[in-house]
Amino acid sequence: MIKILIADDHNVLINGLKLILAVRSDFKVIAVANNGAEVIDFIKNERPDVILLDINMPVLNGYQTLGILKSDYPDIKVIILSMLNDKRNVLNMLEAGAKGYLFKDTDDKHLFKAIDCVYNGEYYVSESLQNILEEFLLSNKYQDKKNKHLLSSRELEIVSLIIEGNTNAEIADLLFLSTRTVDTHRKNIFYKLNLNNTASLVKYALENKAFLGLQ
Amino acid sequence: MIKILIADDHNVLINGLKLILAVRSDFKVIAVANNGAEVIDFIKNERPDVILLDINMPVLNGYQTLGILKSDYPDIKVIILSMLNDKRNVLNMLEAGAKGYLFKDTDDKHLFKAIDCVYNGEYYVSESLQNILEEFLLSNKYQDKKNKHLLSSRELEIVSLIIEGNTNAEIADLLFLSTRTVDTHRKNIFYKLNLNNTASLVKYALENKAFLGLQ
DNA sequence: ATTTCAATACGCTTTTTACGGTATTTTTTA
DNA sequence: TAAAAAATACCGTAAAAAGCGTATTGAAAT
Repeated sequence: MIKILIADDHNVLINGLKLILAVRSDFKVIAVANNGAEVIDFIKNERPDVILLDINMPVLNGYQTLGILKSDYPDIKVIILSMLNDKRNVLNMLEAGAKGYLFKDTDDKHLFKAIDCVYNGEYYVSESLQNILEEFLLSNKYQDKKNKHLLSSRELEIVSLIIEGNTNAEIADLLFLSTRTVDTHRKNIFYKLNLNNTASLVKYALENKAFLGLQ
Repeated sequence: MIKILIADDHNVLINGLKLILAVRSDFKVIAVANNGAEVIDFIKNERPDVILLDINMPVLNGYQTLGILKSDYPDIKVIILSMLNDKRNVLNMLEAGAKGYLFKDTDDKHLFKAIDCVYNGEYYVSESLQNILEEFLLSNKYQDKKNKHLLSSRELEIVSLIIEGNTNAEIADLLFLSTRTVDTHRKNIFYKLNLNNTASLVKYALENKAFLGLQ
């Protein structure tokens, strides 16, 4: 009996998943959660074998939740259920300790296979993501999964204000800083993320919210 | 018997929805589609009463599909199943002719209710969106649903290049234009969308891809 | 046939961003 | 406790974007 926890803020998806998983008599959905905090709460009492984890959730998102799970409950296998097949996102989650990554084109058969695989200690990702998994397994990140945060909290604060359309002067006002300071932060953010203008920063940030720890 | 078509590129969600809807014996899912083009194809042969439509789909997205449905098959009721509770998005879809808008926090009960409502000619939106529906019903858009495109195709082309991180000079190179022309387009885009800098444009564009006709 | 709109392009000014630094203080971590 | 990282701030210059315009051409709509 494989004990499963589903974490997603989309209730229709949760209910659907429960019905799909019910087909397999050796699967048992022992709980559902609408955000990461509920996941962490639940596993204090009872341990699932596999967690199906959405990335974009309120309160505590999938990336943050995965971080906690990996440090406190390293034996629980996590499969990411994501809307994004963005390469960077897949790598981020694998590096953070996910054992599976399913894209939205997954059908029931592959979902079952993914759960079976990760339960047996193997990795499993959607077919369209196989090359990314291989790249990950060959990389050094596979060995030393040092999930240090790329951006500092101050930098994240500034990124979110940039996203909201604020100029450096406005950000400086809001945070009681000099515009030079905000400028320096912006430079450092670009350097760390290997970007070179505001447009690409906003796009990157919106597509990697969970990973960056935004919102 | 209410005939239902489900259009979503997320197979897990589709399969889940089918199982959920199977509870109601007066519902019949007569088809599923992974994109808008499949929807249009299917209804040439057979007419559903209600379509559950996702916004972000490849090939032909929900907004585009809704446009075609409204002009060619105005009697088919469309319920948007969306991940976004962004106010602007909800209004856009209502203005485009959607009769329902369900956010991801919807449970089975509300899904059933939505289908019953729109089948009987009423509007139905998730509870958290009630005020937006009211605003829509009071607005003039409710009367004259003139869905003229906000941005021209040239402007859309430029928006997508801006999103990709290109400067005006780079865009000018790519499109064989003067930077002055690109600059003018940029200004007109800002004017039309009521925005004032690149960061807010990128955010707006990424959050309104379907509506703008991007990607 | 005339008005409207889209696409093109230019002029000028100001603001903002980008990129190259340096440097001090505080906090964190090894 | 020493070293590293984060947060702060400044200096200067160049590039880019933003905010005012105007104007021509061609296509589309009325």
